[in-house]
Amino acid sequence: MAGSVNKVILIGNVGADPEIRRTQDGRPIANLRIATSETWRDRNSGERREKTEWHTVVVFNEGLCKVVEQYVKKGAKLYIEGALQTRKWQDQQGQDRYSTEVVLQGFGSTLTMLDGRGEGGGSGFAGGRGGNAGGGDFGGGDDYGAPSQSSGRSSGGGSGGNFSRDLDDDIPF
Amino acid sequence: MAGSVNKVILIGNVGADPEIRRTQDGRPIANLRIATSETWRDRNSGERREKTEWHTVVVFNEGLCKVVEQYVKKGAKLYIEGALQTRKWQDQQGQDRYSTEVVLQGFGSTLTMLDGRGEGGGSGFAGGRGGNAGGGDFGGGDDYGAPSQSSGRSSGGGSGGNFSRDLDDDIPF
Amino acid sequence: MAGSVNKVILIGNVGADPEIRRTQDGRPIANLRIATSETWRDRNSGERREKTEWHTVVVFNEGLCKVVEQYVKKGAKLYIEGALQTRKWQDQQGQDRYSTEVVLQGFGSTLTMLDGRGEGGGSGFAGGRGGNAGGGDFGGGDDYGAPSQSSGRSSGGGSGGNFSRDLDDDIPF
Amino acid sequence: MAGSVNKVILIGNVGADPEIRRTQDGRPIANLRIATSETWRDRNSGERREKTEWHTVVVFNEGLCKVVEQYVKKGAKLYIEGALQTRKWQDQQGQDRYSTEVVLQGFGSTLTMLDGRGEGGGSGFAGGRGGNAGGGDFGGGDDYGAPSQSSGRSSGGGSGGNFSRDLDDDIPF
DNA sequence: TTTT
DNA sequence: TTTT
Repeated sequence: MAGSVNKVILIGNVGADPEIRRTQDGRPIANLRIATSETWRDRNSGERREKTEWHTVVVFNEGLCKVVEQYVKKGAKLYIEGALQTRKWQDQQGQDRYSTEVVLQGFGSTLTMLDGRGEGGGSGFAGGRGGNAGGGDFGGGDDYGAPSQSSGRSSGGGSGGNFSRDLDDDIPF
Repeated sequence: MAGSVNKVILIGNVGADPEIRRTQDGRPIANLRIATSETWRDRNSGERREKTEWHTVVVFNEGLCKVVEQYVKKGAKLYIEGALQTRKWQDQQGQDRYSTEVVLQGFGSTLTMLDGRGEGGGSGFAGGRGGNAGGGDFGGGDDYGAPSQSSGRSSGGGSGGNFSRDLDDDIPF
Repeated sequence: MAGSVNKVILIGNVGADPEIRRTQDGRPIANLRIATSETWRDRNSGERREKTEWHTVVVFNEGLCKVVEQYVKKGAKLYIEGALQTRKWQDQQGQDRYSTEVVLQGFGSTLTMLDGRGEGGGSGFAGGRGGNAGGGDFGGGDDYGAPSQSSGRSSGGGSGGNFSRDLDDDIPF
Repeated sequence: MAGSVNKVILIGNVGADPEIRRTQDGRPIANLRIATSETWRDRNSGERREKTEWHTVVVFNEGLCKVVEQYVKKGAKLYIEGALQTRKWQDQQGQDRYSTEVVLQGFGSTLTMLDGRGEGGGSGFAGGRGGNAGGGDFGGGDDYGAPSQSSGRSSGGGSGGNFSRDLDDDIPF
């Protein structure tokens, strides 16, 4: 379809340390659970109420996965920009099931750390590193030829190569 | 949680005429299916490929539901701004199931029609109405005290009252 | 024009304590300077470089102005959602000048505090208040009939009334 | 600064055929004027009013410039995702002047055509092409080592190379 | 399961 | 200067 946009923007806290899996050919995939919440005042009781929403975020990009693996911990506050994707799978009874996830893969995907706590003890380092994830404005790309799973969400441009290189040679930034 | 953001931005086409249901107390709820798609060139074959993603959009706001009911038809191109929400339900076997939807309810939710073709043959009418939905920058609000279902996604501000009034007295704008 | 969108999303730090002015009829207007920055690696030298961009943010909404006045201090990290607006004015030579600002006024405008450090030394207070600004998902509205200056950026819906009330009676939340 | 975001999202119409300039070393730069507008109902008179905002959009990316040059005409409806940038310059009196523009350059910049009218006669071609600009989710990159002017808004990742290649060999898509 |  |  011409001219479509599929964008999710989240700012929230990571509910648990990320899980990193690997595909058969060795590419990493990171899974995050991120909580957003909103508060409002009940019109009847006048009480303040809160509702938390949990989001599953899947990072297919290799460079970003490294960032997640090394710096994102339970409790971290993140800015996430990705796309909505619904995946179909079969449960044990063979029934179709669907899961909707926020996917960071193609062009325009971003992950930025918003708190400067990091793993190093408030050195400002974690903040600096967030600066790299965000300031580097990382763009995920699919550099492989035969995408599996949801990797169809590719994009013509964007490589992330530089970012990966950065990660290799100058972490921690 | 302090300082969280939960925002979905979609531009896509409506896959079927919207369904409008009503709650027991008479408030309307509109359901839309919106398709976004992306194209890319396969790195191996060099072929252009396309993948379509379908999104379920639920409109809880009364004013916006009227807009949807009257003007949104199959094929319409929409700009949608809402929030991600995952709803839990039980299937016939009593198993927990989850559905993730883009909800237009609280503050910041928007629906704008992007094509001026409408259903009436380029009358400018559909476009004009899009102008109102967009230009009016409609904000959904929950004006009831005992929200049911997912209406917990309320917000302190936003009324939409003006918009509703507009709809009542001067459609088609 | 039908179906237009004018949206600015910023996450950055406040460069100085906000200025609060008042219109002749007493409504507050807050001015903020917000810095965003990005870093990248120079392709030639391999050096890491950084560029900071400064944004002028103008808050016309009364409730949000109170939030700014009371809680936003130099150094605060904010999430801002507003609209671009270019204002024309005359300099001392009578020449036309233009200033482009990020305006928080109408529907969809948001200001959320992203750091929980606040002005009091990790009291959690600033964070809590951010939770209200964000969680309450405040929507600015123009409740006056004869808008001056850039107040043309009104909107049919959105009142902010509740938010103001909240501010009045239960600060600090 | 760590963890900042600078994002502008516009949907509007192009006010005039784009201007394409070239830098000394031959890279193209496209300038667009885009109008957004909003309508609202005056609270006193009850009249419907409209205000149009004009935005200057500067495209530094070579691939996107080609898209603009070939397909974007006066009146086209575009989706734009870029960053705010304020440029300093001297007027004829030597006074400092500032211009704020929406820049499409680095990672995350996008331009998508939202109408299928194009220059080819409503063949669906323009729509198809929008699909490529959008679906290809073009990401601008700075492939040169010594950025001049505002090219400091670079980014580590993103090349746009594929997109350019696509443009070269298979326009009109 | 986060955060405030 | 666009668009409705």
